[in-house]
Amino acid sequence: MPRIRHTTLTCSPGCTVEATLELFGGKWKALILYHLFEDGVLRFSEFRRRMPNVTQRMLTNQLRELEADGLISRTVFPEVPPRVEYELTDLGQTLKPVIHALKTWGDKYAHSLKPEKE
Amino acid sequence: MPRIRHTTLTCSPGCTVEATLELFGGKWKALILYHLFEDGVLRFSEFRRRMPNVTQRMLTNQLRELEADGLISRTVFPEVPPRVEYELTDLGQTLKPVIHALKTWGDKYAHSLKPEKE
DNA sequence: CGGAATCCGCCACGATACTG
DNA sequence: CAGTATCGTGGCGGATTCCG
Repeated sequence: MPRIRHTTLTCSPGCTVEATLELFGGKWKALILYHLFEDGVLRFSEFRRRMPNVTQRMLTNQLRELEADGLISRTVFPEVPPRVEYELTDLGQTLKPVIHALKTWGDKYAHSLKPEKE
Repeated sequence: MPRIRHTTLTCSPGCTVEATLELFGGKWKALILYHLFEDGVLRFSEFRRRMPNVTQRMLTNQLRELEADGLISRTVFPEVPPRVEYELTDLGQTLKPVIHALKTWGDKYAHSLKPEKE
């Protein structure tokens, strides 16, 4: 994946495409959002199980950024052992069509891509 | 933006979201595609005018990757001075709903984002 | 359990030249 | 006009360790 963060507005108005992309420019953000759309509420450990290849550091990072952007909420339950739940905010919910479009396209055309070059 | 390239499949099947994102993981690819949807056919120099902040190097790069992924076509006219035109392939056209979703969301909600932290 | 802190490699991306 | 070629760098992202 490319680095998308901080794209320092590059285009004349009308190119809000970029702005949107910066939101899940994070390497795993789209995936996080996707799982939240699927499951509604997820704990940290549940994310880890669903995305085994992501390190804790990255997962924490991306979750924090999504939170800072107002797309997800983070609720800490003062228990022992601690429990933290993540869910989509109202703003986050509005991204559903976008993520859905990404997934729909992927399901349909992912296989028709040229073979990767590794 | 994040680096999206080569995300080495991270998720159990059903997460084609990622696969799709790798396509415009490139920092400027979404923008390129967007302009192609707007204008149909574009020359190299026209891209440059529409995206002033992108260096030639990056533009060439991203165009080449999009071509390699089969999303756009590149036509060279054997003239002097040289002319090169880019347009969407049939596969590329199928991305329209996706890019459209990105733009639609951006138009609606870009302003409601938390202020950037720089 | 859900992180925070630290160290570091690597390569995506940019700036600047040069070319057919 | 439409690129290549070369070089340098920031910061993304991984691995590991420690903490309440």
